[in-house]
Amino acid sequence: MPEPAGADDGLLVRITPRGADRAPRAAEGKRAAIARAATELFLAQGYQATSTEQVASTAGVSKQTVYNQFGDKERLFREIVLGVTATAEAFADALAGSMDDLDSPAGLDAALRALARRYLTTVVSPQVLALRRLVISEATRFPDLAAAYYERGPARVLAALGDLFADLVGRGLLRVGDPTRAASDFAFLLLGRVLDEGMFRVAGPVPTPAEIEASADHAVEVFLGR
Amino acid sequence: MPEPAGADDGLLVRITPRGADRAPRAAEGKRAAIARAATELFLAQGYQATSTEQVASTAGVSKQTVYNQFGDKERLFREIVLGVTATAEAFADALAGSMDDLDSPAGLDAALRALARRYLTTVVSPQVLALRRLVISEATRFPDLAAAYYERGPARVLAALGDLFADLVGRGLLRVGDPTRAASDFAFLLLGRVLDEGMFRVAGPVPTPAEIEASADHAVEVFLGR
DNA sequence: GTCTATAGCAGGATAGAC
DNA sequence: GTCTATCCTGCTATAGAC
Repeated sequence: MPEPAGADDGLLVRITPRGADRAPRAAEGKRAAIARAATELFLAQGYQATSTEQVASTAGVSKQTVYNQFGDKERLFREIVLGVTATAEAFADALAGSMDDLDSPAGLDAALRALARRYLTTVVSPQVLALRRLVISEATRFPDLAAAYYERGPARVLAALGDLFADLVGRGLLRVGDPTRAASDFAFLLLGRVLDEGMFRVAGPVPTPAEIEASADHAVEVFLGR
Repeated sequence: MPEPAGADDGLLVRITPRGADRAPRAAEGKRAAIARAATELFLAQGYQATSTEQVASTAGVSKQTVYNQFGDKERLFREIVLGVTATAEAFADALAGSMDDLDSPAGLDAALRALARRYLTTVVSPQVLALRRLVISEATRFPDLAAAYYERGPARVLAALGDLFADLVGRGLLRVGDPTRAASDFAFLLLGRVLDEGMFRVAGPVPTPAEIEASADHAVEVFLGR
């Protein structure tokens, strides 16, 4: 049976491999459309303020299809939140290998500044801040989900940074006592203020590249001992 | 008319001045009881999960009395949140005057460590973390309230710390370029990690005094340049 | 001013036709 | 598997007796 004419909910249909035997195209497309709609709505409005009916109509399906695909609202929410943390994993991997080609202590300063800019730019994005707010909002109701998010997201990135610092220490490029603690110091010197403000100033202005550069340079300067 | 026997909701009645003509004692007592119950329930469960009926029964009054006293649920919530920030004001004032008797640079290190311990102890308390979580949870629904909380709470304390640092610089006890930025650096070096973890690990273990002391000492050490 | 009772409504979840 | 129609619970807010 062909798609009804006039429907423009087929954006993600191409993800489905051609000619797959199980999981017909239409089903995968609808599941993906529901996930996209739910992600958008949860991030913008929160868990409670988003109704399953709203998710269904935004995705262009009926409410019952949402329940068929995801069971109930809570499972839909969990799948959305943990799905988004996959991007944090990719970011942590990118950080970990970002100084492989550094071979002299002289280049450390510039390399750290570049890393700081990337790190800060990622964290201050409205999407990341909205996700943090969303998870914190439901931390009382779903404590295990909040803990899982923290492990896969912020803690994973911090650990990658700690590994990177330990590697730099081993290669004689950086001198710190405890690389793990140094990573934490560096991260919050860099991110603490914007993360704090970002939680309370909803839809506030995103820092300009110039502001990000200045903040990153300042954090590196303080971290390396003024 | 005397208080009914067996009622133990009169804890805050003494706040009412004796013999006040307007605002009879009973009314003030009930209003305070409602405020206490609402504070407790909002902090523990959040805004949406707390019903006005629950507030009424916890306070020992009827639902209608809650509406008579506070108008509606939203106004009750706003009054609770902004009321709690009064304690932040007191804390900021205490910080500001905490180094008035310091007169030699040699004592700076110890004085900063003491300040750091008090600051950290206050911020990691379950009440403060719960309040942060509560305000962030409703930041999308009540953006102006979240901004007001931030101004009266965290930002006010940061500003007081900046003033203190500026004063220390003026008296030749501390050398930093920009006292405001230095205050921010110091604060997030000290608080960043526990604040971040505290948002996601609900009902997690409160740091012991020994852990707080170690964190405070470390932050001061890094801040003063290792 | 306070209580009991209730209106009015929204949202999660399901039943049954196709 | 999907859609339409519906049930039922729980919540905010109000009306009316005292």
